[in-house]
Amino acid sequence: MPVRQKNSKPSARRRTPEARPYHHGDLRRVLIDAALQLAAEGAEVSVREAARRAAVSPAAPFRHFPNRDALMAAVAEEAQRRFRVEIEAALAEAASADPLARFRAFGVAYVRWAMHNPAHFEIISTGRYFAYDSSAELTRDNAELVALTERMLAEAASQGLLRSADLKRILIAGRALIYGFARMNLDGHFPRWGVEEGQIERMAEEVIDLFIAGIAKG
Amino acid sequence: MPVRQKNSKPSARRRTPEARPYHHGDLRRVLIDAALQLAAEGAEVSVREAARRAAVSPAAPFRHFPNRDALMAAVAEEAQRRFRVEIEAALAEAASADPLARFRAFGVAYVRWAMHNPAHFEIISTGRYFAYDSSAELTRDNAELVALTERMLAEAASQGLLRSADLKRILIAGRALIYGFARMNLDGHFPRWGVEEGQIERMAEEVIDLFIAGIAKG
DNA sequence: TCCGTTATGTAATCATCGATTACATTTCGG
DNA sequence: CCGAAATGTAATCGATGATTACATAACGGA
Repeated sequence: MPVRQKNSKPSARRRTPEARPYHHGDLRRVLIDAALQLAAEGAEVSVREAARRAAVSPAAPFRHFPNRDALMAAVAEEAQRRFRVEIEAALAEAASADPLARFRAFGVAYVRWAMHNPAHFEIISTGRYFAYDSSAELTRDNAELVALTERMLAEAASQGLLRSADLKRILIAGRALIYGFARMNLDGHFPRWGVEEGQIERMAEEVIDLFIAGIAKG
Repeated sequence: MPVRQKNSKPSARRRTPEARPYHHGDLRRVLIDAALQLAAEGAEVSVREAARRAAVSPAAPFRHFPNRDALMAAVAEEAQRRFRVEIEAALAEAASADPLARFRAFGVAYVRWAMHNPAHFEIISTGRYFAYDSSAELTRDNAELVALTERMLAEAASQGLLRSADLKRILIAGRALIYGFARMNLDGHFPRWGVEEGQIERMAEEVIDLFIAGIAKG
């Protein structure tokens, strides 16, 4: 139980560093971070536990989120943002490569992040919190990633690298392959390949290469 | 609230049809069915609601399942059994076709069942209840489906239908593709293609055909 | 047939959780 | 300086998973 500091005057204008003010600095942000951390620890995210970690009453979070789903949507938004940042960083390194090599780099980075942030990836990918605020950054960031792969494949097509011209089908298959590979690993459908040792990433590379070989000309 | 029939003697040896006996016929079975139905209705499965539907006290289920996860594992087992039955029925119809055509039929049946039984597929696929009883029929049925696809691909290879000899990689990619396609649909990552109209199945066929074309020789 | 053991169901109770309501405190703009 | 708005708290509700003590029925041997 947190010790309430009552020794300083409650109405002190300048709060001394050790006195906790009645109002939290940015509770909303702290709650999201706490929830992200909870998920990362493998615990299931409860509003109360997030409040506990923020040293705040169980009802306080509801001043910032109408309900638990709204908090989870905010968590998903932040996770999706981080996901996108990492993917784009990986693609920036491969910026000069040909479109199919970039697609490969995309897929590997995708799987890599998912395996290193399984709970966050789960929150993003189940789509349970997509619906809550359809105009959110969450949707935008996700759409941007999809558009990214779409552009790579379109570029590959325009350079005559692809056998088939049916981009829509190729895009869907590619997304399904990468998504499925990541989720099957997280859902325990594959042997527990080492994450740290990079075995999963190597396997991801091989699978993506197989796919690319299947759609590439020649 | 269910009306307790107290008019018949409590100790009647032959229970009249309208008198409910103290002991349920096969509560375990009824609870599993109730849970399956709850999931199918889109509701979240709670032990209490299952008990309610079985017209039994909230504590009764715990005589048959040590905890909620054990009930869910039993539900998963039944769902997996039904899944396997349907897949094998679909494959029986295509028994005379060549291996790659059978693989295609497998994938389409897979997606079809997943789209028609989204909640049951979710329970099976998340793997949250796989761990509970690792020796269960659940694991066996799932392994059998994997072995099925493995055999089809091996046969295709032995008939010289495949470009690459790396069966392991092809198997993983194929599974990831089909699993990913099904899950992405259920998770809302694709437009809501009509289920009844067969649009998803048609799309599944196209995607699987793309994959087959990628691994097939010539 | 009787009786005791075991299987199965009930009642009562607990802790946890999401959520709401009334109230308290702080902040901030006019 | 003051009142409204923002933000936090206390108390409480209903639902849920789970446990414990107890009640009842089923079953099998003497």
